[in-house]
Amino acid sequence: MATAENVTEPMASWDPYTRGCPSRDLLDQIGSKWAVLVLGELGKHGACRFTRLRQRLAGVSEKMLTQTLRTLERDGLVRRTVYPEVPPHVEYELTPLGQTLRGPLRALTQWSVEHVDEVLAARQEYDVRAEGTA
Amino acid sequence: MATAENVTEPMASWDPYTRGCPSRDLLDQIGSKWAVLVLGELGKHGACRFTRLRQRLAGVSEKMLTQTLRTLERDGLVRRTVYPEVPPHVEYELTPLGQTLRGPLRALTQWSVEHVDEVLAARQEYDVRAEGTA
DNA sequence: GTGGCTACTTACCGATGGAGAGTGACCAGG
DNA sequence: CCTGGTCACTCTCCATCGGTAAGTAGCCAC
Repeated sequence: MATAENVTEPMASWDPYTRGCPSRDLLDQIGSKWAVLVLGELGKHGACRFTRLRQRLAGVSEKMLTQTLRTLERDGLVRRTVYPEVPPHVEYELTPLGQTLRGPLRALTQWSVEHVDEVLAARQEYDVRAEGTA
Repeated sequence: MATAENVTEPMASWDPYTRGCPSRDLLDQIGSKWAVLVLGELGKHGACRFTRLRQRLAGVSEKMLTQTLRTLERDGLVRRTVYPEVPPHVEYELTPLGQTLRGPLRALTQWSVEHVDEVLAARQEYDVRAEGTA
């Protein structure tokens, strides 16, 4: 259940349905397109360098990958390790906290893969009906 | 460009790590801030009217709520029922397909609530270190 | 001394999201 | 008869966000 190591007693309960609640913010972050994919990739294959990650997430811009990784690092979900070499060498991997997100994220990713066909069908049907209405 | 309309052929397996894959798109949609909250709310409390939904999701703009609901309806996750009355009366509820998303989404929402404190702490630590570096 | 490697950073620009006012249909009150 | 209120939008304006592409830094091979 709850972690036994809370430094201080947290608020009775955070609620993402409340305006301005940090949990809503966090939910938004971890659910964002690139964050889901980065975390998924690091979860599946372990530590990874910047360029490799960029290749695996076909289509990310360098800017967004950097930005996503920074946010994830700041949130304590990803650890960034710099090896002072030339050319630069940086590795990213999940922290223990990041590991705890693997389950929920995998469930979401799997859902989207498994139900894509149904959704695509629903869209077609919707669009056909919309055309008829228009 | 390639036509995206003959998607009836179910690919061997969709992969969100592939550029332009519909599953990546879908993952993005269902993970978006307002979609998560709308689906969560409809999952918890059942059918709901527009205005009520707007109150529960403290902070949504009407525009975004409308847009989110339309997308969800088009994707076959939410059913929209209009009662031809005055003043207008519209109800939204999860479809069976939408119901299958409850689990994954609840897991994600719960994670964010349960780990907000750790993340907040990590952010503080990161910011302190960053200040020292700067 | 030019190019290449790696991991960024910066500048620019179109797309997206939020705030807030307007719309249409109808009815109750004055 | 005219105003105000209800509900579910819809439209407009502006700020922020995401994508594209070019630039940066340090060192090495050619």
